[in-house]
Amino acid sequence: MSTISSRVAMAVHVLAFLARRRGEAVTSDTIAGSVNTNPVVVRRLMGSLRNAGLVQVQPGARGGAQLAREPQNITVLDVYRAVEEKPDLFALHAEPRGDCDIGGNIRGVLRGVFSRAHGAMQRELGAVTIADVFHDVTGRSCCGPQPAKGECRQPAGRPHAEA
Amino acid sequence: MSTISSRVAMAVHVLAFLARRRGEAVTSDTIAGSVNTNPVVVRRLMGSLRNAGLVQVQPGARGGAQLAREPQNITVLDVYRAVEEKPDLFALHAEPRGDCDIGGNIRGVLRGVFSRAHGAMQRELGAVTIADVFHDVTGRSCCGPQPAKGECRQPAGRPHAEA
DNA sequence: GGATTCGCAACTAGACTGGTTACAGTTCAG
DNA sequence: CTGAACTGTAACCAGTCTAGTTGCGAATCC
Repeated sequence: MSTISSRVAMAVHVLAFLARRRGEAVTSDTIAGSVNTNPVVVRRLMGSLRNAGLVQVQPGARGGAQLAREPQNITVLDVYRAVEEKPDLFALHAEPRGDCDIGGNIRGVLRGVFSRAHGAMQRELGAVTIADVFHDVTGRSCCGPQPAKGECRQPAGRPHAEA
Repeated sequence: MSTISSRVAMAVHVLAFLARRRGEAVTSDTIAGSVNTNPVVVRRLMGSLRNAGLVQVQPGARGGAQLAREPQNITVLDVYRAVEEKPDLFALHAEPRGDCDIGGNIRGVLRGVFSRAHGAMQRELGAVTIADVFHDVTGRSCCGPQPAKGECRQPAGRPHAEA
């Protein structure tokens, strides 16, 4: 049942959005509009991304956030680590009781198995960059022509392709 | 923060314990004693493992659970799928708003990325069997000499090696 | 028939998530 | 220098998940 929180998905969305508005300072209000959430939620995310060195944020009037690195130098693994900072993916159960030889070292063994699984997952996330995501989403290269400032809406008529 | 629940860890412990008591029907009370939890928690787990065809459970007096397959034919992936039946590891955020081209297909793209990561993790879990775990925990082969019935406590004096 | 055991429903406390309001601090424009 | 536009953060909330616990009916064996 338990899933990894949607913070990772939201954060990737945020960074892809910032990649699209390269060079501008984008407000949490604007971003929240695209991600369809509350500006405070975006600012909370932005705090984690800032701590991880993925974005720069400027407070005050005309402030906002922008990418701190090239989109091709930010992987989804970076994002995962920035916003989901737990060291272990799998929880272990309580310390086994008694002197049974199963309980004696089961947690050590499981730690190894789970760590390898977590590592394999992270390796896959590390192979995808924000530039990749941007390209797959828009069909455009990440460094292509910038849209006119503020222009985000499509010419209308193109229905969204949803998987 | 969110982790995969300790059900997977507990279930692997349970199956390793059953591997040790091959051929016997072990009660939820006995298992709970080793795993250090409540018998009802064990029975809940056992329900999932039974549905997945990993154990056989007999109700009534002198009942209990035993493995339904050879330990080398049960992988940790089987256990994961049995007790943690969510289809997706990563949660997606709410449907993006507006006609922004980022929001248009971000969820489809993320679904692909996350699905590959989840697949890599499962591949790793599928490479480890209960027999492997049993061997790594006890230092003995899974089909080695059975301990005397009920004997689980060590001669005492051997401190637990804890990773 | 009585003892043993599972299956399951119901309830609990604790944690986490995402949303919301509120407010202090920072920055810029005029 | 004042006001508007921002961020940062604390506080609170409802919803969900987790693991534990109690209680009881049903199955099974002696």
